[in-house]
Amino acid sequence: MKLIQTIDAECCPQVLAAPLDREEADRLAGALKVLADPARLQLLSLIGATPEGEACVCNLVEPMGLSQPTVSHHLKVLTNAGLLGREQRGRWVYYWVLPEPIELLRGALAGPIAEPKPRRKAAG
Amino acid sequence: MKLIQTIDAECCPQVLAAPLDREEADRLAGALKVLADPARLQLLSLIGATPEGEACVCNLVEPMGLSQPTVSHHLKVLTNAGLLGREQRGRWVYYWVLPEPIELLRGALAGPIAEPKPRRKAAG
DNA sequence: CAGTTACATCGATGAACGTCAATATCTCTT
DNA sequence: AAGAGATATTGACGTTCATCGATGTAACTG
Repeated sequence: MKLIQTIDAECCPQVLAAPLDREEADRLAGALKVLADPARLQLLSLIGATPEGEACVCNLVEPMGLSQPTVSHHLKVLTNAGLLGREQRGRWVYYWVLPEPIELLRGALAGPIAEPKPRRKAAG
Repeated sequence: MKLIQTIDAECCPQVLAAPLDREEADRLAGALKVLADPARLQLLSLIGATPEGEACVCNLVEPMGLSQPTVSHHLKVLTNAGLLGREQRGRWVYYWVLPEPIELLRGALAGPIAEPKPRRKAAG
């Protein structure tokens, strides 16, 4: 299965609200796969933690401990998914975190209402 | 990287709150990988959407359109991660959704406070 | 106890993907 | 225009993993 191109409302129905068909499940899984990689999570956290809210590739390669092409690859995946903004300034390229798609994914994991259904072995 | 065994508080620091080190990123990515699969998402939604809040394997194989061993494999991954409860009753094995670990993952994707940092090219 | 049903495990296979070295592209400098 | 620096792309390689058929295991039935 290929990584999804863009994380938008289309790919983020609530998992526990109603049965997903195979196509919906494919889209949501693709969106989650973008996040389900340690290098990409670390990139998001590094960029999000900068005082300026952005970082250029040259500031990311060393703390990541990965080769420059690999960092570039992950930045592209995150950007294609809509998780990062990108702007070239002179020789440098800056990336920053776009919070909206992450919020959409959070919404997909939200519980339906509360706990309307009986549940066995629920702790407590 | 291997699939994580249990989704607990240990593996779910907020991504955008502070820079993750490689170990934290590995754990969180492992937890997200459990969800980042269409078959597992569909299983969660199917089980969660039953009136009883639970389902036996025999009621899942056909709607999933996958072989029984494959369904069994995914149920094991979800159960090991703590996302499903499991109980054998006679010849049948029932599974139900445990909401807590999903909430932990949602928390990891939550924004730090709101938008304290300057952000370029923010739509609007 | 032999047969049947429900589920789990094993072993094999193919596809997806994370990684790197080499190279290309683009920008600024001199 | 030639060189240097920053980033992107390409191609190759190894690992992970989703999937299946075959088989194992456990519970009920006759």
